[in-house]
Amino acid sequence: MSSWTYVSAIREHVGQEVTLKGWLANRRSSGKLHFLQVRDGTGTIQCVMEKKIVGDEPFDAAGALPLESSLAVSGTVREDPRSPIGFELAVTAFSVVAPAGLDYPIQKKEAGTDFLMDHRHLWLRSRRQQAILAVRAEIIRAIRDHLDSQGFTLIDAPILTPAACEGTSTLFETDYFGDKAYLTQSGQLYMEAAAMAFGRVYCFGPTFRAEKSKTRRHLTEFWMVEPEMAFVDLDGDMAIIEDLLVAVVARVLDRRREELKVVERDVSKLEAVRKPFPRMRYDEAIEVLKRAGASVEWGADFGGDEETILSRQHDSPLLVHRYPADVKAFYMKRDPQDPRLALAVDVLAPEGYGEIVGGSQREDDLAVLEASLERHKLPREAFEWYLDLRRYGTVTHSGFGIGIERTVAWICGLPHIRETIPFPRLMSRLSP
RNA sequence: UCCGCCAUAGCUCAGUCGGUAGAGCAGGUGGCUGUUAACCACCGGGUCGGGGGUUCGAGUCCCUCUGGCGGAGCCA
Repeated sequence: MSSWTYVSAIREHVGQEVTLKGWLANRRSSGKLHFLQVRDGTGTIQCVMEKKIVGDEPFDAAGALPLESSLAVSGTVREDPRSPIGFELAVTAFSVVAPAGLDYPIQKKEAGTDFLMDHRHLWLRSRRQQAILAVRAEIIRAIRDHLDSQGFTLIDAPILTPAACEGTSTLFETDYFGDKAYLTQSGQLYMEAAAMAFGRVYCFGPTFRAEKSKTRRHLTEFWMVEPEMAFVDLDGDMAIIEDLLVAVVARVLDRRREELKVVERDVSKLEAVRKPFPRMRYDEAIEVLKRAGASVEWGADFGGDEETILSRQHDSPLLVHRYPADVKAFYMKRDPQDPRLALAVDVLAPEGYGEIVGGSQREDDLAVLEASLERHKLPREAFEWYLDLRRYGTVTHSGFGIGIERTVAWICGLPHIRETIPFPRLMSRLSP
């Protein structure tokens, strides 16, 4: 058998005899011709099989082979203007690795999302799902490359935690040798400790929320990158967020154009993303919303509708900062200019995608933080280690969390977050 | 937890005024030498989500349960 190659490398083998290994994605037949669409993970190529070349028996076997069977196919690579990828394979021989059953559940015609999600393990084979997950992988790689190049150290945060990090969301509880443990909802507090050791750090891992959210923006298990920087204030935090998002968008545009095309993303919307991002104080955002006719009052957090109104007004992500402290977490530092406000920032992605990043400058004063814990009715004992960070050389510091799935949804232009993760966990879905 | 919508063939759906359960795709058989979700002919395929009610008669109307979807709240 000739040498094994991948569809992605096919252009380097024009005129040569090669072997491809993959799955039968589709077949069209025309009498003594078979058009076999063979998918190998790097692409799909049409393999043209002529009866008079391969012989009756192999030809009939290929004609009867169920879709999604695994196979190896050998032939000569030739250019053909009719091919979507510019090349096809003139088959000389083929062999079945393992035939698929005749009842492959996913059809060529469209199906409902719930049905497809029940067969997520097979749905991943589709071109569109592969494109989305390839963009996801590229986004993650871009985030890590960018942070690594900016002097950040990757520090892994624990997933099992003894208590609520923020004391707000509902947590998944699990038994821990007779004690209660919870699945993490944020690695941030641990990153603050690490920032006092390494200066600039980030964690990347899964996050869990037991909220009974049934919306297009929520998962019960999602992935978050959480950078934390010592000696950085809110303005510095916003500049780092901005640079990160610019780097991510540029990377995807540079390396994943094909995939964006598959998901039919209007890339001009992504090309319009550039520094400086618009910045808006919470106070201004309230005014903008009121002028737009929204019924919001100062002091409330924004809902999905408000985020949509604000984000649609800009081409680049919008940084909304200095929220009322009462709607924000206990660890956020008060604005010295206006103690009603927290030095917090939310980043709203354009086109109505809404919040993809949340960040803040952290409270670095021991006494103020102690009072905040009390006001939020949090158990002080569980936070003693966290208070130590303010006892031993406290410094101005800031950080943020970026939601991977929401970022993927925005960059791919998807209406729902559930296709941005290989195996989504929703309130109503724990399998496959 | 609350509000709204949906549930009919393996899949996507239609089903009028309450009157014998339909189509396309998928599957099977045959045909076709350039197909692009190929096409053509023929064939098999139903607990109309469960339960109850109204009616001579319910896929259709009413009640209820279950499941799903979308949104609110909460958040990335």
